[in-house]
Amino acid sequence: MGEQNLGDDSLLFLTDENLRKGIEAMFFAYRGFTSDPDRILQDMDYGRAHHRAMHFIHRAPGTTVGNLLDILGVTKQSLNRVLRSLFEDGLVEARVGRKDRRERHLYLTENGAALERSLSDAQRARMRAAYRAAGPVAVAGFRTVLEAMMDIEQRRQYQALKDSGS
Amino acid sequence: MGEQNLGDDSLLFLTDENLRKGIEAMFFAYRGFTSDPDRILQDMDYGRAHHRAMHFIHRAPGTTVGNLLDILGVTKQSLNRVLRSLFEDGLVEARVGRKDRRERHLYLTENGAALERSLSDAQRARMRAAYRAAGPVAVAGFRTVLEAMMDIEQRRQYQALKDSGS
DNA sequence: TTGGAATGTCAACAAGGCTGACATAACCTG
DNA sequence: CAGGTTATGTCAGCCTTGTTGACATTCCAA
Repeated sequence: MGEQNLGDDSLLFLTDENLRKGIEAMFFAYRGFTSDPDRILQDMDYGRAHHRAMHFIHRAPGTTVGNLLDILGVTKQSLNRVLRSLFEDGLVEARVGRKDRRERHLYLTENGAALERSLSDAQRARMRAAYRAAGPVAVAGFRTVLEAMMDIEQRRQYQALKDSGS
Repeated sequence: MGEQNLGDDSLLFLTDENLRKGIEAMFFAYRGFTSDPDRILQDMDYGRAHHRAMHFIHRAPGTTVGNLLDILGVTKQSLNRVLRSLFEDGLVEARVGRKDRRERHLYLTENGAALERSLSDAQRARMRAAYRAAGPVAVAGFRTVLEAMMDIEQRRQYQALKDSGS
């Protein structure tokens, strides 16, 4: 498995040791990444799944249930449980599609937008601090490696969102 | 770290838009990151929690239960459920501490090491492909940003492991 | 008009978190 | 030595969030 069989050390960054560091960095960093919104949500009746749904509804207002299913990669039963509670609490609303009336287009209500904002503010604050500490070159590398780590399908979803910038 | 707050647009990488891209990249990449081991484990009676335990026991053979609790950040009840099944299936063994006989020192058995290796091979293969595609500069930035994203306590854990390289 | 697509819903289950309470053994300190 | 603390294990119960399978409704499109 050890990848360093060259004359020079140009592939030295591919050692198992370095790969392992990357794996552990992902593990610990993801914990930090989710911890702030988790902390905010733990008192309410919501969890990480609600956060994710609201995030992507915020990102792509009017998205359909099916589209959200693709992005989140869960079953419709799982998503539906989450959406139902968001409907009931008036954080998300569904409008019947005009063109195709089977589709439900999802939007955040004012309250939903407010909660989403508070979660996203917390998450962005951490990300901003990390970016600032690391600098622009590191940030570019960060995103490059993450993109390369995605499955093709996930990368497609990511790119589609990425290029629809606000 | 890279603190460039100059007069011009050197802080353009800190826009909300760029932070959002980083957040979404973390989400999609983490899915990819865990998917290969998850796929291997789904047929067995194990899950991601077993993988994590075996990973860190492999990394630090002889580690104690308490130490593992700190690293994984879960409750002892949760960890114990995982460890019990690993003991029963002969993948992990616990040896009573010589100095302090209350402590249990954890080791992978041969079978445990074999399973850990197959999981870690799969995960490393993805990481290696991503590293290779991104290049050494990007990889350095990747790790820098992830480290900056961790909580202090998590970063401490990470550093301690990092510097005990094989 | 009929098949398939988009959605919702019910029921049951599993993994893996959590809390609280209690037990045991071993260490340590006065 | 007694008593308090530490490290670990365990029982019971709960929650979130994922899963499958089955079935109903509505509606588009050929």
